[in-house]
Amino acid sequence: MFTGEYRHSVDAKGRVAIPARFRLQLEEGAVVIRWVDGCAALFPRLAFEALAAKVSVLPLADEKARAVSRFLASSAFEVERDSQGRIVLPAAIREWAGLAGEAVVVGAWDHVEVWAPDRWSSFQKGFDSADALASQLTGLGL
Amino acid sequence: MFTGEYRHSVDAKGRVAIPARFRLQLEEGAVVIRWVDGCAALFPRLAFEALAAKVSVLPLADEKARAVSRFLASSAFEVERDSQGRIVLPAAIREWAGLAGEAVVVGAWDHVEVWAPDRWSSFQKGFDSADALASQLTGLGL
DNA sequence: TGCGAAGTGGCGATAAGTGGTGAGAAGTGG
DNA sequence: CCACTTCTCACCACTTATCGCCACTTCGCA
Repeated sequence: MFTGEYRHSVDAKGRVAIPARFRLQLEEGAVVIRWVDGCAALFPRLAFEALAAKVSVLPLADEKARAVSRFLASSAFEVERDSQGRIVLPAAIREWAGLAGEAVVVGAWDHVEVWAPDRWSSFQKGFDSADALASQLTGLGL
Repeated sequence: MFTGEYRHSVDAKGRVAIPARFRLQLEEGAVVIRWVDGCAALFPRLAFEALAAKVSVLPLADEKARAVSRFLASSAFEVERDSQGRIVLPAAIREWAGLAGEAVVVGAWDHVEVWAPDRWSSFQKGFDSADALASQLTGLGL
């Protein structure tokens, strides 16, 4: 399970350090993919294959399904860690997520998300007042 | 499984480099074919034969089926890689997909798609707003 | 305050991608 | 049927990007 928030640099080659606490869970291989809300997601191999199994069987004749399937397939890149524990984010992913210079790496239960700092802080603004979290919780069965 | 997005040049002879990550899966031979939404598709031999098996048995009496069957058969060209890992896209395919100068090569799970850059970027426009991807996904039970 | 682990930056080796040229096969016209 | 032309394919050389490694810095902990 991935949790927590870390700030890391993104160098000119698109390399980002994976927090040490996450590495063990990504040992079997990992896949980065363009993800919702303009971030990048990093899935452990098995979790990604489960996602792919669902998406890759969508009917070819359905235009919307075809588009989603194509978008996700084109988004996914298998990545490997170098000896320093970093991965290289492909250019297409960096562009999608607006990543350059710095990145916020956050745990998201079954996967890891990588955010541009400005996008991450604007997401957090929705929770910055004292009672914001409480009001967001309503209606979620918690 | 084919995933990811790569930009490659198309030279005057119609040659396109196949991304190194795709080559192993195309070792048994490959077939290019005119494909949906104005792109070209590259299938590994086995996947193509599975497709051909489905299409070739469509009923001759059904006009629509006959048209699809004829179109696909006339679209398919067996291709081989040169020693640099490139394939030659037949002129008919290049014309269909509007390919010249540059091409975007994308993975699409069981096959590879080759797109003209302008068509590819207009396809991607459907996903560039913050919640576009999320809303597309929800309709698919994800 | 010293040690070790984690993170950052840079460099060199190697693979991937691009463009061009020449030999051979296929097609065309006399 | 032969000669010529054209196109295709295979090979070669060069450039560019990627990957793996090494060294330095910073942070946390004892």
